[in-house]
Amino acid sequence: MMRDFLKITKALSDRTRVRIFKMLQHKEMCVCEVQAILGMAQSTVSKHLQLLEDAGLITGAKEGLWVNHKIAGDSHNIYAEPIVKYLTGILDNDPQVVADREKTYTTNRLDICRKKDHGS
Amino acid sequence: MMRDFLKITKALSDRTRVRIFKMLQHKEMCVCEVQAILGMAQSTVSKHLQLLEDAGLITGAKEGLWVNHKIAGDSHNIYAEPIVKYLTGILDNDPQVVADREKTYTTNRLDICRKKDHGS
DNA sequence: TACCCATATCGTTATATCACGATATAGGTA
DNA sequence: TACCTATATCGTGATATAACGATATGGGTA
Repeated sequence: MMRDFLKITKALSDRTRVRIFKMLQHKEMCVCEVQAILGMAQSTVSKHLQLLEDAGLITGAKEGLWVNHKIAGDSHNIYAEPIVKYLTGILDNDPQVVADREKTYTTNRLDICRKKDHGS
Repeated sequence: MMRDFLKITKALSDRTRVRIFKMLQHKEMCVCEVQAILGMAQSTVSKHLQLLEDAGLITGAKEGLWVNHKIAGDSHNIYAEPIVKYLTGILDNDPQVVADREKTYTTNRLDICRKKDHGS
């Protein structure tokens, strides 16, 4: 009951996770794509994605080595659906969200993940 | 934008504040009434109420020495209304929420606040 | 005026959360 | 088989949050 509801509000009480959610609205993405857009460590991004998934807001599906994350259509959390729907209609003009969205359009996992030298 | 949205999700990401919100759904209450039901320190309750108010989820109106807190009807936060509406229809069967609600019906501020010896 | 009481604020401590690098895992590929 | 790569988990340090008691504020009342 309360526990499930709190999972959702906690998941959405962090700026980074809201950014991720809004990104996934426009495109399914693997961890390394999200990582590239956020500019954060892989472990950080992975953890955020798991938290969102645990809250029932997104789902991850394996595709080879990748895990494609997307907005949950049919959530295990009964409180998720209305909130997901609400979130899908707001924040689209937030500067950060806009900037992230632009990047999702030009980000290709093949250009980002399949390179040996991510850094440097 | 994002800031206002996060204020709401952060406000609702704490169990105690959700309990307070659900209580105020059934009755306007002053700080000491909420305090009596939660069994927490007055400063703690006051802070929670301020956080909820700052997020635009509730409002406080002075009435003599008391401040009556209630669910915000017309919020300064554009993201509040749909969430307030959603919250009004859920969690009514949560054990904790039920227990709190029962107490709100039998709690009278005159019995609680106007006594010199709250404690002991 | 002086006092009282409900509430707000301050300062502190314990706990939770976020970010990182390092390492483990597990599936694809040569 | 051995290796590579995307993701998950672990351990740690820095910051944020929740709770408390003590104190300040400010409106009512005698």
